[in-house]
Amino acid sequence: MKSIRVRMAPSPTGRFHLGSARTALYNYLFAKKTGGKFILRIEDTDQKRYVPGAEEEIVQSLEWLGIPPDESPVHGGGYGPYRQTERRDIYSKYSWELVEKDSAFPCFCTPERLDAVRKEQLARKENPRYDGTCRNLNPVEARRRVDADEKYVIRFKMPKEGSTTAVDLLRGPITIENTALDDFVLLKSDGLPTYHMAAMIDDHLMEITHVIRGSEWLSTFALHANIIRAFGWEEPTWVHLSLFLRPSGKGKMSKRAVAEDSKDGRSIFIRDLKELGYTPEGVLNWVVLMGWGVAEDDVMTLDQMVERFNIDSLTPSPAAVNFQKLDHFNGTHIRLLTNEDLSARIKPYFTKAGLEVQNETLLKITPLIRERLVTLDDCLAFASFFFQETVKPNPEDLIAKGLDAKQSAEIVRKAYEILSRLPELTHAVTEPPMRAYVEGSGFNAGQVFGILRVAVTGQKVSPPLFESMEIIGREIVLERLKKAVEILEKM
RNA sequence: GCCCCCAUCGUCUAGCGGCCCAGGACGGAGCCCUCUCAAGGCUCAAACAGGGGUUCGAGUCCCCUUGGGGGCACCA
Repeated sequence: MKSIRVRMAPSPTGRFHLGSARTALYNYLFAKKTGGKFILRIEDTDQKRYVPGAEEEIVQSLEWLGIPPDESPVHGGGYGPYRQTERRDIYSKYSWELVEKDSAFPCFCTPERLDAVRKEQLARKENPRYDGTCRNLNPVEARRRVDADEKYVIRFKMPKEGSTTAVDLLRGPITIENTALDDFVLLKSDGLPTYHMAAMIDDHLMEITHVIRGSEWLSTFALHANIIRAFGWEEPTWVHLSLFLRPSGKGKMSKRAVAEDSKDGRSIFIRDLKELGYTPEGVLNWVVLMGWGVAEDDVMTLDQMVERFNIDSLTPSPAAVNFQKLDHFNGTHIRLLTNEDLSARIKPYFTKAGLEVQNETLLKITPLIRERLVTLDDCLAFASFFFQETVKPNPEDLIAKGLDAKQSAEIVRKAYEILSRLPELTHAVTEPPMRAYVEGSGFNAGQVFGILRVAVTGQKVSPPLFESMEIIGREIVLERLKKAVEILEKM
């Protein structure tokens, strides 16, 4: 049996987004599942739309997600080059081969004329298509004009009759009338191929067995099958993935649509997601389930995905992206990380915020905040106070609900008294006397601990009080309590 | 306009003719736990688009309607 080879073939004309990530993931999963190879090929044949840096973003995103290709422009491989502009001679050769076979023809029509024709057709409410001017040119004459350096493209000679049927793995046979297809351009006047041509040639040369791509290609699918058949090559298995819809479900996902439908902190770009504090595990788990379903146990690691993945159980219907679900998976995977791993991942956020963190302290804090994090950068909101010299509690927050400043001051003073008698403030020694105090004070735990929380951490929401005090240390805790009393006394 | 694809809770989905008065997950509601916020546990509400067939039997097969999406470039 032939070994499986799949590919992801993005063009470096835009950023690497969720759709790209999922296509890459499914390709990756299928390759790993079957012991095949996952190839990354850069389709940079459109020089006008070329975006510098786009290729780096693609490679880095795959790397970050943990689904790197086996072969690519940077990883190498035996089927290179993997950048189409570095393969330009190949395409010209094959295009002319098709001309020889009478399946393609050189066309000398100018873009201006074609444009005019299209407008006329549209005005007459006809379907815009190539009018066939050069289709039946005498081959000898055509060759002469090419040799005379006249500008030309090569077009596919689509059969005028009959229909083309090609099979999509998820949808079954799809038949399109040939009259509905056009004489598509295969080779552009700049000598570079269009996607239609380049992808088919490269897939053949790189021995791609399964083409797993977005369903925006479904409409030109028959053209692609025609090209392959004209060459007499073996067709790959076609798998057209479902499309991603904007969160509202009304229309295709795009940067703008997502911005309109969701709150801030959302992005469809993988690199942004990384910056926003999402984990590769969370993103992968989220993305893998849009277009594929498991009966239960939907929290999965990459290895489990590989194990359970089944290419023909993919869904053909479009899927609206749901960022709340991303948050859920991200939080879930954060909770699955070891303390060491999570510590290492959140450390950069503190550093970036200008806080100096000691690994040892961070390792003690991590278990306190892990189940509170949705994104990694949430660590700042929950744990910055551990690393700050002083905290600045909002005076209002130092007064517990139902109490006044005087009562609150009394509580902090009492706490200071109790805690200052203890040699060290470990959780085990601080909680019992504080609980005892609450018992006899007439105040409730929520009020007392609430005030102390604000006094010690400077914020109303924080990790558990006693554990936090232990990490902050006796000296600073007492100092902060004293400060709180001063604030309350001035109110 | 033409061509193509799709159709189960608000969303992602399980279901491949009887196991389904439809299961899971997110989100929502409620309760429990609780020093805040989370996490966790339990419970609830929530769907087979409509109409025709086929069949002893249809969410599952076929057709139509409707709805949604995509494509119609010397872009991918």
